[in-house]
Amino acid sequence: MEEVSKSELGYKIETVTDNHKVKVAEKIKKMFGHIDPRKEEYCPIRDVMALASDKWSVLIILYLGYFPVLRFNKLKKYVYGISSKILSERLKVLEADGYLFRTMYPEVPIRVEYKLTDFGHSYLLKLLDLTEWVTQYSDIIIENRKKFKLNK
Amino acid sequence: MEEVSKSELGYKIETVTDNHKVKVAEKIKKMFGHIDPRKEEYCPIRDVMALASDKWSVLIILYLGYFPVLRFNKLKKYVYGISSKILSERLKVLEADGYLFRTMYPEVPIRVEYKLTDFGHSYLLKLLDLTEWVTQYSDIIIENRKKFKLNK
DNA sequence: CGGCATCCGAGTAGATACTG
DNA sequence: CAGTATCTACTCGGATGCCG
Repeated sequence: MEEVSKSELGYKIETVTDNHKVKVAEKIKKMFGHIDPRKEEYCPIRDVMALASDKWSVLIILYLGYFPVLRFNKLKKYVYGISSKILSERLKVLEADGYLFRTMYPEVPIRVEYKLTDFGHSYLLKLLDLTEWVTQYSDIIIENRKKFKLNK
Repeated sequence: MEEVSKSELGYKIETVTDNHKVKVAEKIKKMFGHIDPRKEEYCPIRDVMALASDKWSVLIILYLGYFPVLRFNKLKKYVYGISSKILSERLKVLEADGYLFRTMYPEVPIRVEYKLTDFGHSYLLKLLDLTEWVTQYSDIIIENRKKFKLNK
């Protein structure tokens, strides 16, 4: 292992050993090493993950992990910038895939509540690890971008 | 905790306790609880993560975790369906953000190699957890989709 | 070989208006 | 309140061709 990445990018991150890398490669092989690139086979990463890891869906799931229950317009406020159209689209997809519940109360005016399923909570655990990593290192990434631009 | 999700969706997933959920909520609060939805503040999830978690980038990073070094056209073969244009775009962004190295050998014909930085390997660890989860439960998600369609 | 330039079509998303 | 409908703008990505 070429020591820490300090020499590489000017900061210190958690060390990833060669042994780690080998294990990671094995896991990846298990995941889709059997997929033949020449045939267009079914691939969960392409089919399933793209949906639940897009910009809006991530924010929706995170806010539903923050607040146990949210109504449509509350959610729209938190996920600022999203339109009604896109929000309802994403919610429908996330509901279909099993990440969240939609409960409608036929009052006047109507009330609709969204909350994560246990399946959604399970997904959130993994997603959160990733977003925490991203948040933790976002300053570094911004720095990297600047340096890269300068070298161009 | 309302027991397992068996009753909920017809299968068993790892249990997420109420205690878990509270801790998760706290983590999320730390991450972006301070962001005011009314102002359009800087948010790492929107700015940084969207880039590295898009469909193509995920596949690129995974394949570079599988094979320590890959040349442009090899990568293009593995990430089947991607065009040269998109691949070089993504590679440039991922290089700029610090996930990977690009090494050019000015031979004839030219040779260019891509490999993950240690920073990229660190990201891959988290990403892999997520993709493994998705792979593990993709059948369930496909099932959920079918059920959902039938109920419409 | 590893791209970039150009063109172009399709899908996506925003704005706005409207409804049960 | 929680959406849907419609229209438009725009981005994304695919195809092709060219070049160092």
